[in-house]
Amino acid sequence: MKTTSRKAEIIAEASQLFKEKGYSAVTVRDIAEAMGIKAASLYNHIEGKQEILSILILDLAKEFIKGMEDILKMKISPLQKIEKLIELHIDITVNQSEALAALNNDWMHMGADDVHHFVAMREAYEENFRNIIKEGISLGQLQPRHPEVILFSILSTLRTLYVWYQKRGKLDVNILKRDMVAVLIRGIV
Amino acid sequence: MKTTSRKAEIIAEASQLFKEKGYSAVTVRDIAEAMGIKAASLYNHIEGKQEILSILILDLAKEFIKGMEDILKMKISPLQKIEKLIELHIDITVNQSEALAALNNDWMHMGADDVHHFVAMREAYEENFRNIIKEGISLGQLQPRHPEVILFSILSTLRTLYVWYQKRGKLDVNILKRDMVAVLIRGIV
DNA sequence: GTCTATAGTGGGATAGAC
DNA sequence: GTCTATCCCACTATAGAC
Repeated sequence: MKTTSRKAEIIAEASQLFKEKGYSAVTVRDIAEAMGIKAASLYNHIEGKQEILSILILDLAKEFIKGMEDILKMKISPLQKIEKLIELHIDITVNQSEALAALNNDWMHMGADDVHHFVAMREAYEENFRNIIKEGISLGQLQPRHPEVILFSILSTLRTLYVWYQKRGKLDVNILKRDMVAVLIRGIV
Repeated sequence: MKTTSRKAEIIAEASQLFKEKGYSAVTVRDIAEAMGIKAASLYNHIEGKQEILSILILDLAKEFIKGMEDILKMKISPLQKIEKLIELHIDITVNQSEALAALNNDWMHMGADDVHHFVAMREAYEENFRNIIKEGISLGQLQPRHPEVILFSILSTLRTLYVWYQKRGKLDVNILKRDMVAVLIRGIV
C-alpha cells in the first residue's frame, strides 16, 4: 500500500542498473525501459541522469555519518564501537546494496560540488573510525598494528560486502554479523 | 632502454584512465590525448577500445591463476598457503594496480566470450582458495567459521587494496605484507 | 504523466593522404 | 605511424501535443 512517488521508483530502478553495469554504461533509455516508459517521460520527475546518482550517493553517505554519530555517543569501549560499526555496515548492505555500489564506484561521476561534499563526508567518517582504532590500541584493547592497515582491512571488507551478499543469497543476517565480527576482530586462527 | 611497443604504451595509458573513471567513462579520444596523438592513430595498433580492456583483464587473471597453481604445488600447510596468497595479491597490487581496477570493476564490459572465460577463471580461483580454507578448518588450524565468510573477508580486502595502496603511498611492501598477514589471519585483538 | 519528434553533442570507428 | 575528414550511431535533454 506504499504510495511510492514516481521519482523514488526511478531512483530504485536506476540503482539496480547502476549496480550491474556502472553509472556511465547505463543510459536514461535503459532506465526508462526498465520502468516501461519512454526516456523523455523521465524528465518530468528528475532534472537529469546525474541527479539520480547524487541522490543515491549523498543520502546513503548521510546514513553512514548518522550511524557513526550515534555510535560515537555511546558509552562503550573502542572494541565495542568497532563491533557496532561492523553491524551498521551489514545493516546498510542488506537494505541498500544497490546504492552502495554507486557510492563505491561512481561517486566521481557526480557534479563537482557533490563530489567535494561526498569526499569530505567520507574523510570525516574514516577519521572517526581511525580514532576509535587508535584509542583501542592506546588502551591495549587492540594489537599494536599499523592503524591504517586495520582501518583499511575492515573497511574494504565491509564496503564490498554488497557484491558478495547477494551472490551467496539468504545467509541469515544475524549469523553473518556474528561470523563477520568474529573474523574481522579475532582473525581466523 | 626498454623498447616498449606502441600497443603496450596504449594499454598502459588506458589502464590509468580506466582506473580513474572506469572503462565506460573513458573515450578513445581521452586515451589518444594522453598519448599526444589523435584517436584515429590508435587504430593502427589496436582493434578497438574493448580489446584494450580484454588484454588488461585476461592477462592479469592468468597471473592470479599461475600464482595459485604455484602455491598449490608447495608442500606447506593450508595456513602457510593463505599467507602466500596474501603475498601474491600484495605483489600484484604493487605492480599492477591499474589493471586490478579494470579486473574488479569493468570485466562485464568485455565481449561475451571474454566475460565467460574470465568468470570461469575467477570461479576456479575462488574454489581453490575455498578448499584451502576448508582444509585448514578440518585440520583444526583455522577457526570453524563459515568458510565463505573467511574467503570473502580476505579476498575483498586483497581485491580493493589497490584503491588504498596508492593513497597511502610509500608504505613499505614488506611492512605491508607483515601487518596485512597479521591482521587478516590473527585479527586485531 | 506520457508520448512523438527532434535538437545538439559526442561516441567508436574507417578511408585515404602524407 | 600519424594525420584530417567524416560516417554513423547512440547519447542526454527539450518542445509541444495529448
